[in-house]
Parts: sequence; structure tokens; C-alpha cells
Amino acid sequence: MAKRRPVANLLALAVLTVAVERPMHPYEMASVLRARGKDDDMPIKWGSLYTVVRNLEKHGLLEAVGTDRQGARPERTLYRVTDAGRREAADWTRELLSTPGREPSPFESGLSVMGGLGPDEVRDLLRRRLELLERQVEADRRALERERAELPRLFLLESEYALAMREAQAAWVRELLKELDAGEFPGLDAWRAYHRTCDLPADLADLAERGRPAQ
Amino acid sequence: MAKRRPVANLLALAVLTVAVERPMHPYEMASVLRARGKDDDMPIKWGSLYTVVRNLEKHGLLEAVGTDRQGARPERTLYRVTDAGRREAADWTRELLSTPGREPSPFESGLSVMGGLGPDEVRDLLRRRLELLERQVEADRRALERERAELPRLFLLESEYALAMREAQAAWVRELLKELDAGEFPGLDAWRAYHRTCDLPADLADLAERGRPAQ
DNA sequence: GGACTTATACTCGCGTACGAGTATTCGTAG
DNA sequence: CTACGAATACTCGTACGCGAGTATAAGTCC
Repeated sequence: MAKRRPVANLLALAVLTVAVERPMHPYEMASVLRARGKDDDMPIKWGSLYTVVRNLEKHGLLEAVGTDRQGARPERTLYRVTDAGRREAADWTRELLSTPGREPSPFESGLSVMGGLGPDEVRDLLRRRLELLERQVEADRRALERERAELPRLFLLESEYALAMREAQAAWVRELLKELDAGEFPGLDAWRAYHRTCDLPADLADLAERGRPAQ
Repeated sequence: MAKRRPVANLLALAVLTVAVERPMHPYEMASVLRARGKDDDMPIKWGSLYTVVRNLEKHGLLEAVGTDRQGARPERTLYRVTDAGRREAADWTRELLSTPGREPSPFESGLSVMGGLGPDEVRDLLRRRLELLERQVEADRRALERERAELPRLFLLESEYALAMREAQAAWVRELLKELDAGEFPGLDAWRAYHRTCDLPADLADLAERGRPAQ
């Protein structure tokens, strides 16, 4: 398998896509990206900006096209995207759109170690999550409404998607909570008992060792 | 703000939760986690295992309790979870369950840079994604059915959640595709034009600079 | 019994992420 | 006109992630 993305950080993709519009210096890229709210759509850490730009240059995806200087401020290097950079950005975008990745969310991870807490506490935690989730959904919905007025649909899709996913998550949690509240959840007593004694019966331990289905 | 998780890698949480059951050596932890399929629920890279265990020890969340040796194999250090480790694991789990994080998925990132490709190509890419997604949903559903027979519900929640999220994603993509196919998507021509000329009209550029609502 | 594969049990080192820090300049309120 | 906070424009160091490599031991097929 060939080398995967020469610069793996998604911030690099964001940088490439703004650099396509016109040559920029790093700080300007950051301002533009910030202004467009791209840090809501991507896991961006601004501390990585200069490292990422340097790496993009090293791999020939960006190239320096001189410096400019405003007043007495430090001089800034302007970067332009190369052909390779354009190709990389397009290819990367294609991959992101076409390939559903297997990247478990933190919540999923949380669910998978939930057994370490008792059922009553879990219920409280999930209640809290649902509450926050519902608040966020409301806020997102309002924000989207506001933006719909002034932006073409094309630029709203990622927000629409994020909202849809949050709603789906809220619905799932709500459903689970309903079961927990109604005491319908099967194995509640075993769970409670396990948590009190803090060691799981041997048969369960064996069962939990579910063999992965050969695939 | 105090230091966040002393060992941030989620693999650390997985390690702590198995070490709670009984003292283990690192390789055994890996086997148990693998056997339980935890690497489907968490973003685990096995290459990080020894680093993570060492860091957990350094921060007093695990402690070495001697070594054992089987036959002529290299000696292995046994680690036991400390009280601090137990607390950290519980606290971390609580946080994961109760706090809906803002971590954009790669697909969301993809959507947010989608404008760089033309609408026709995007349609093809999304079709491909939907197809793969539907296949995965089918596979997940079957796997879940199989596991339901032999495992208590408690251990299936994370799979149920993953399935629900995938179904929601598939539904969203399907809906979007329907719009694209029907030509209902507003601004399609502008999009196509922009992609052909490869530079976006100035008014759009301004608009795209959506100010973040203060909050 | 020798040659092959598979499982066991790690080690190493490169590259990178990114928080925290720094130095300068601009706006502005008194 | 000067003091102060905010914005500008970066730099640096450390710790961390993780792929790739390694070496031995145990099955296993002929």
C-alpha cells in the first residue's frame, strides 16, 4: 500500500482548499477559515497551523511565492497551491465523501465501557447528555434557520448533516432512557449485582469474549 | 484549567477497564481487548499499547506487581490498576457518557469542502458511499442478530448505537441524493459554473464568510 | 526432522500534534 | 499622549502516536 496522505492532518485539507482561491500567508488562511466557521466542520487545532503549512511545502503541495510586508509588522511568506496540491485536495475530498470510515465516536467508546458504572448512575449521566443534546439541537436549528437566509444551500450541507446526526443520537438516547426508566432493560439486576460486588460472574466473562466473526 | 486526562489516548481507558478485572501483562490486555472486539468500539492502534501502559504507570494509574515467565518466552511485567486508576477510569467513562462532544466526523469535513468538486462527481461519490453504507448496515444487522442470542443486552448497546447512527447517515445521504437526482437542489447551476471556471463570484466569497454567532 | 507458518511479545525511531509562550503593533479610552 | 487591552504573526519544546521491524517459540505438514 502506497503512502497514505503525505500530511494526514485534516487542517491540511482546509489549508489547501483556501489556498486554491488565491495565494495567502498562513495567518490569513487561519482568519479566512475561522471566518467561514470551518473549525466547526473539522477538528482543527490552530497550534498546528505553521507545522502543517511547512509540511505541505516540504511535500510540494504548497510553494512559497515571496513575501509581503504591511507597515512595520513582521514579513509574511505567501504560499500558493501547486498542481500536486490541487490534485491532493480533490482526491482527499473524494475519499472523504465516498468512503464511510469506521471511526468510533467517543460516545460509542463510552457505551462500551459503561459496565464499569452502575445502572442508576448511567441513567443519570444519559439524562444529562440528552438534556445537553436537546439544547444543542435547538441552537443548531436556530443557527441554521438564520444562515439559510443568506447562504446558498451548498454551504449549509455540513451543518444540516451535523444537525441530523445529533437528532438521531438524541432519539437513540431517549429511547434507551425510556427502557431504563421503565425497568424494561433486560439484565438490570445482574448488572446492578455485578457493579456492587465489582467482579463479574465467570460465565459472563466468557461470554463477553465474543469471537469476532471471520470476515 | 487543570490538566486534562494524564493519558489522553482512549486505548488507555480500554487498558484500565480490563486491568480492573485482574492484573495482566500488556500482551494479555491486548488479547482480551481484541477478543471482546473493543477495537470496533474505540479508535485503537496496537502500536501504541506499550507506550500507553508505560504512561499509565508513570502517572500512577497502573503499577507493576512483578513478573511472570512461561517456558522460555521473554519475561512479562504484570500490571495492576491503582485506586487512582480506578477513579480515572470511572470519571472518564462518566464524561464520555454525559458530555456530547463537538467532534466533526470526516464525512462532515468532506461535505464542508465539497464545493471544490463539481455536482455531478459529488453525486457519483455519494452514490458510492450510500452503497457501501447499506452493505455495512446489512452486515451489522446480521452480526447483531447473531450476538443477541448469546450476549446480554448490556454488551450490545454500543453495536446497536453504531448501527442506528449508520442508518441515520444512510437515510440522510439517500435524501440528499434524491434532491440531486431530481435536479431540485437549489443553486446547482451556480455550483456547476463555479466549478468550471474555478473561481467563485465575489459576492459568494463574501457570503461564505459567515460571521460566527457570538456565543 | 527440517522447513514452513502462525502466535507471542515486544522495541525503536521518526514524524507530528499542539499547548503555551513571545514579541510587536494597532486601536482607543481617559 | 500614554497606558492598556486586543489583535497580529508567529516560535518552540515536549510528549505522544503508531507503523514497521524483530526475535523467539510453538504448532504442523510432509
